[in-house]
Amino acid sequence: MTTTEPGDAKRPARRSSNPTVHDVALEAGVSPMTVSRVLSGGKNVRLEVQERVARAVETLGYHRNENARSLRPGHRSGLVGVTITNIANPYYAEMLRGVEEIASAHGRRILVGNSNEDADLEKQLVADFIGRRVEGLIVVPSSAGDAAHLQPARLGGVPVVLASRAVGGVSADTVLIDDVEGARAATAALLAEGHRRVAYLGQRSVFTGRRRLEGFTLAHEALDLKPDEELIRVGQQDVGSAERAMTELLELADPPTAVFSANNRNTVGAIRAIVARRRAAAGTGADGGIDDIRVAGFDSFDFADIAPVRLSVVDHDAGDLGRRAAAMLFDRLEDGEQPVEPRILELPVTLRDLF
Amino acid sequence: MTTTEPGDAKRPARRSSNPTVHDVALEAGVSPMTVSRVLSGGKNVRLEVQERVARAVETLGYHRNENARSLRPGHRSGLVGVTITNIANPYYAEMLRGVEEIASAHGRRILVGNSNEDADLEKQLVADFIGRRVEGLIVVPSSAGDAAHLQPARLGGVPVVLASRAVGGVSADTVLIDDVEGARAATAALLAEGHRRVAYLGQRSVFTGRRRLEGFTLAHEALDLKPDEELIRVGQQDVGSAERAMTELLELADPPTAVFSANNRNTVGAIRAIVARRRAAAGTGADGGIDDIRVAGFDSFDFADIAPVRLSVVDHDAGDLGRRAAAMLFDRLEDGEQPVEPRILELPVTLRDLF
DNA sequence: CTGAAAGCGCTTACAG
DNA sequence: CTGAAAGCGCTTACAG
Repeated sequence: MTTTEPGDAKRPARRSSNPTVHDVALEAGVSPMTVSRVLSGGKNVRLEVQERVARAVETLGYHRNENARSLRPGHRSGLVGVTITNIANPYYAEMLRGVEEIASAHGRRILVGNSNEDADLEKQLVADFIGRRVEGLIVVPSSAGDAAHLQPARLGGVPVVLASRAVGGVSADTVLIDDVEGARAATAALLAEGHRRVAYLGQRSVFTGRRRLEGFTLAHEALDLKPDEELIRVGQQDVGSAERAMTELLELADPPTAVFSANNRNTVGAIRAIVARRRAAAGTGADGGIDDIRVAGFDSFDFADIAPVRLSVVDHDAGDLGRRAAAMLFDRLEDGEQPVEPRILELPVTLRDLF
Repeated sequence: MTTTEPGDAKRPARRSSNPTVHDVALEAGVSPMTVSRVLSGGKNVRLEVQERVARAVETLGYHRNENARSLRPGHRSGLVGVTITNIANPYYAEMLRGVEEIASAHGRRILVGNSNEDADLEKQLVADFIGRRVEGLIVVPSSAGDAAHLQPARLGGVPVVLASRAVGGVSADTVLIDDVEGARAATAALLAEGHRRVAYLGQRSVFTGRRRLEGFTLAHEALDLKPDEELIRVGQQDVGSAERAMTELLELADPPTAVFSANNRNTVGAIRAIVARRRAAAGTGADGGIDDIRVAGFDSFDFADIAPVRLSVVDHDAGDLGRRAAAMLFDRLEDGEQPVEPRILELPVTLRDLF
């Protein structure tokens, strides 16, 4: 008996990298085949041998290499790729959790990429994910730039579900929220209260922005009204620019008496502007009706219910959006023969008065 | 010339699965070796051949299989595993974006798992990630349960960085925020204003909760004061329970005149309770000093600056936490010979008055 | 500049 | 119940 360690005939000293089936086999005194069998449930292996292998796995800290495993024909990667325009957005974070929940329940893991609203980056992420053999993709598509990379034909058979936004020209499974109806209902509520100068704070270039502006317009048209173009402000990306836009509106000769904001950044910005104006007016005695100004906004947020204005929000469930998108994907993955036509799902929204 | 397709001697009709180097080689009329060379930059390949291969890649929609690639010795997976107690928490979402940013910059992708504050689930995620040969792990450790699975020895050489929380008994690289100092400074500010009955809303069982309570206590001790045990409320997990705890405090015979809340859920809950109380008192004329109540809380949130109370927040940069944790990890990955001792980084916090 | 051989870690038939 | 052979898709020496 020498001081050499077991297995050093074939392998150079102690390998610092991960142990393999071969190492486990050596340790347990069986063939790699038997180790593999034990790892896959132990069918047709003597109990005593199973235990020996289990002990070797434990001793060596062995973890089966999933990448090698998924290489074999018939095996899948167990991976789903998720691309989001901004993971830090609390709404998408909630959505991501919904996706993760369903993916986990189906035994899959998620690869996550932040596309930063950049179509080129999104394209790279998708290509990389396909290279890693994801079984499917869930994409919150960037609104800027070309979207040819999302064309099902370019994806080499990997199913994709678009979440939150559709993409012109790309026909793929899509989960949306009912932007048009939410915006319509919120605006209609303001009009029903008698407001006739209702401002719009939001987007026009983004998919959801267009749809929400459409709802805003529809509510007016239903009453044979036409929104004043002067009161429509688009392009605010963050709370700061939304606050400036709202301040400008409040300084108009004929200011709005109510505002519909198309997302929560715009809502928060609008409220900040109103509060600032109110504070400025507090000394002078002239408040110009600022105390009565009415706000309705798409999306909810922390604290919405104690906001210092009369506020309604169009609420919708981001987690549900994620769960539905993931469910749609697994539906495709598990149906052998899939219906060819892409499905579009519109999730309902709720208008809530928070006063 | 028959109607058979190219390559159908070896392969059964048209393979519906992904094309391989072999398929590309066939299409381009070269060997798989040459395809591989072109894919890796084209060194030592005639320009004309490079173009032929590029065209074949395009035609076939070929994506190099990264899983197969990473199998070769010397190759790495390009993957980092990230486990978070709750991905939907906006703070961790921001952190995740920081991690993704740095990982991307280093050419890595992230596998993300939600541990749901469950040590067993966390353990499974970590094991699965190691099976997928992640090069490293970033973990926001669950506070409940056993943490043996995070012990570096059990990780088979995969470096781990703990983020936001340390774990007793686990010595690994860790990035924290300066909880003690943040809580101390916030509490000290309240005491300096003359408040002598300062409540604490937070945790005691969670790592950060313990540290923040410690800061709260230190601030008192610095002035030879002792916090009143009756004013210390722990265990509120969400806004609702925090609101109830604060309501109870306000109903005490000798209520607090100020409150330090150890996280943003508790801060929001406290403010809700104060607003509710104020509304209830509005009719009666007796407000019991509710209008002067002072709040200082750990973490910021949307709208904090227009909250209807005198509020200070202990602000800290979640994105930075993520970036630092990732940077620490890549530091380990790139240093051939690593210092053995784990490093602990405490990120600074800022106390901001929002009134 | 190009290719045939070998092997990364695993598992599916196929033999015993 | 157990194992030797072959191959998943790729790339690193090694030959030409």
